[in-house]
Amino acid sequence: MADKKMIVETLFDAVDGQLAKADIERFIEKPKHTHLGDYAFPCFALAKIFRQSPTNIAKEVSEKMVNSIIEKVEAVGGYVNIFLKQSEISKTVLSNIVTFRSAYGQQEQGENQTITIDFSSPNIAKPFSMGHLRSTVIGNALANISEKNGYEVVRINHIGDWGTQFGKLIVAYHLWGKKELIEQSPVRELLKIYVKFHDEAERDDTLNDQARAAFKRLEQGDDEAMRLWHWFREASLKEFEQVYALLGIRFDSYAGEAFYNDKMNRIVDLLAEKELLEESDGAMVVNLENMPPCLIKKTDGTTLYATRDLAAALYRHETYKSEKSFYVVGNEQSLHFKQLFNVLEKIGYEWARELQHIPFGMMLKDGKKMSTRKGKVVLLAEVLDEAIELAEKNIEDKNPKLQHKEEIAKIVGTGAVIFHDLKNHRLNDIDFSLEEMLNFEGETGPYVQYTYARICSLLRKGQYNDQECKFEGLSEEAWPVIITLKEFPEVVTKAFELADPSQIAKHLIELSRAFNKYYAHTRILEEDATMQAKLTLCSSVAIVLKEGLRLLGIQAPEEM
RNA sequence: GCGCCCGUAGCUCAAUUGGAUAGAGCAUCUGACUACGAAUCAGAAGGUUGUAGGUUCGACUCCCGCCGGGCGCACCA
Repeated sequence: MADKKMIVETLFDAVDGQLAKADIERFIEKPKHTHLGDYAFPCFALAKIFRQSPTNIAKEVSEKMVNSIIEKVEAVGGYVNIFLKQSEISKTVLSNIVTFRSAYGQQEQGENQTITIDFSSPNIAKPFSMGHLRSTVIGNALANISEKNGYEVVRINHIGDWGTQFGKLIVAYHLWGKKELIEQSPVRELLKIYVKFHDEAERDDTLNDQARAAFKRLEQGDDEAMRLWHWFREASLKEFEQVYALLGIRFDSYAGEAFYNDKMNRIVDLLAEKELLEESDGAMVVNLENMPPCLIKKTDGTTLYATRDLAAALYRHETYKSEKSFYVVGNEQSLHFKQLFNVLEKIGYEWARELQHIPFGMMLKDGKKMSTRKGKVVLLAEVLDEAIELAEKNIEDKNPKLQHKEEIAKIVGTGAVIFHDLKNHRLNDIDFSLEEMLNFEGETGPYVQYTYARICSLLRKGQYNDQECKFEGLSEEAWPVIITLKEFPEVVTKAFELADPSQIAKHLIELSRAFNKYYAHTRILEEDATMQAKLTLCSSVAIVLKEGLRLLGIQAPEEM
């Protein structure tokens, strides 16, 4: 990054200050091909100012470019192509990584600021499906990335433990529930009766009325309803915990929807006081401009999702004093969040502008949405099990002498699943394909992990000691690796600004690819003058790969 | 019907936010373990960026019209 600043300065002088430094920085780009240099400056925008052809300008500018970190400058068709002094840059990049280690790329931008991230948020009594995986891993990655950018992060699991669905569940339990079966396998059994409820309700609409009535009893604190609610909740949470443990995810708060049950009156009163609350067909709503009204209370007086989210937003703002809030929730709820934020702004809360919905695409099955109600879901736990099993098989195949096989298989299997979810932009829909998810070759988590493991092996065999790092004498072939290492801090910033973990994932692929290429062409363990420098390079790559994977919520095994 | 999102190689996706010859992986074909881990590397093949126009030095990217797909549109979350 410091080198870019220097380039900006030299360019600024070279164009006689005719262009603001900020603009120069904006124009500078990374050439598409390595033979075109490390930085490029397009001169087209200058053509009007200097009343000359871009080609001429490029030529003149390039002749004036002198800087201690610049090796050479070439003018090619309107571009000023800048080649950095590889030895200088290598030295600064590698020594940076070696001194800061996992803190390499740490940003200060968010210091002394708190950000709450609402993610995962599964529904009680529904299975933890592949759909929930997306919110869980994206949210977790964003939490890590936010911390890397200096923010204090509060991880909130806004459990779906309230609402009419519980009414349905209570009714379904009374009709078909078997205590012993639920105790044995709560989520599966509750799902079964939940699906059955929807089947039956299609024929018999009175079931829905009963469900609403049951939820009303629950909301009023009816003993029996509360007991069932408590039971279902605890049993489900216990199962979810297993998945979180496997994924290595923790939360600071499990305050779900029910938690806000006694905090909603305040917001409803406030809305009434501000005269925002209006009656419509027996329900209470807040009317909004350019979008449908936000429903606050149903005709029977019970609350909705939005009511609880309003209460939650207020509570979080007061409890955590957060500067920003992310809601990692599916694309299909965009309207809900637009309404939510709008209502808060109408109340007059300026902080509502710092609330941000982070939407993501759906997990599809055969091009269609998966539906819990129809029982068409793929269970996350099952997919993870299969991934781990496959990893185990691979280990047995390729590295049978490995110690702690089960442990490593878990790391590799879950790594594959998590990476597969994060490597593409979050807004893309994912058509569920077990085959693709369990692929361990190419642009995958295991590919990155493998690269890491192989480096660890080199460092062991070379008896690398990080007290003796050297930075000189690396060949030209190491350059693409160095450049990629150099970019990591910028990628960390970008990933946060775009709230896009795939930036990290893509960068790790790029780094792995660059290193594997280097590895295939350069003999590293050769007792010569450059071996320590080569091992320092290896170690630096390992540090960045491990840290990058950590940001994504994936572990890096030293052997696999 | 209205609103939001998407359309790039057979498949899954990139493309420095308007820049150079549109790049990767999977699948297919070919080559490389008597060198540090072949979950790897090297190579071949694969494209009128859905389509008609517009904006400008320059468009996969921005604007408009179609075509195709997805999601949402009050008592679910």
